[in-house]
Amino acid sequence: MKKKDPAIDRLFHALGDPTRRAILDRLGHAPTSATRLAEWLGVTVTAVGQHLQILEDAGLVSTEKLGRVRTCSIHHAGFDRLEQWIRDHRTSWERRLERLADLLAESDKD
Amino acid sequence: MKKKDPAIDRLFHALGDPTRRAILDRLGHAPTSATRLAEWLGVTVTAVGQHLQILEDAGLVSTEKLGRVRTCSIHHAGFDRLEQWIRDHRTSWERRLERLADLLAESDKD
DNA sequence: AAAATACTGAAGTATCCACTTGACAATTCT
DNA sequence: AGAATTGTCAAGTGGATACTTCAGTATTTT
Repeated sequence: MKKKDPAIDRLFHALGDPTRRAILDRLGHAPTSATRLAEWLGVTVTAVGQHLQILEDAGLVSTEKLGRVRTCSIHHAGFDRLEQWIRDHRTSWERRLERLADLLAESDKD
Repeated sequence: MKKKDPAIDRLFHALGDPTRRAILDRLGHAPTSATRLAEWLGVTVTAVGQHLQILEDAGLVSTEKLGRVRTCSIHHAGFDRLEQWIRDHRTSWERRLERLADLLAESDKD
């Protein structure tokens, strides 16, 4: 039953947390450092680091360390994958609705 | 900082679990009863009931009880909201990229 | 009416996960 | 060089959560 897709797992798990979505909101506006994110969110830098790891693994954020400061920005890949997932599932039930419509049309003939 | 949106919270939380996404996969193919889902997933009917509650609250699934059997099917609202969320965030960072491009073009003039 | 089916509700458990603290490493500032 | 800044690592804690079992209700079947 389980066609396990670790990438999708990581993606949805990453998006499942409000704090991480808040980070995405912020980064969508402009790239920032981990410390700034921490101050803004009201949590420790350590916590932010952990979130960033997860977001990066999910392909939603990319980070680069210059000197001692790690700058984070939005990354496309994750959003693309998410959009693809929706498209797949949407077409899935849309096809089902079509079949249903066909069946109804069929039964009208009786 | 927190512009809390409970609907989005519920939505992403619902999608964050692999079992619940498996349920969506299955329902995308065809509507089913709770018991069938439980057999297919290899968990208790109780567990399925709990998942269904969450999926329903998120607007991803709708259920209807006829007699003693509860039939579940995909519901559009959740997917629509999800798609809207992506659109919002995509335009957000796309606008940023435009500004960045403008800045680069600007600095070329120096 | 009795037995089987399909689900619901309460309560417990075990695991996961977001967050912390405290110690450390690396870089920049004075 | 010394102090401040920025981030990383290891380990621990509390609360959420995905399950379970057990007991019960409503519906269908025989």
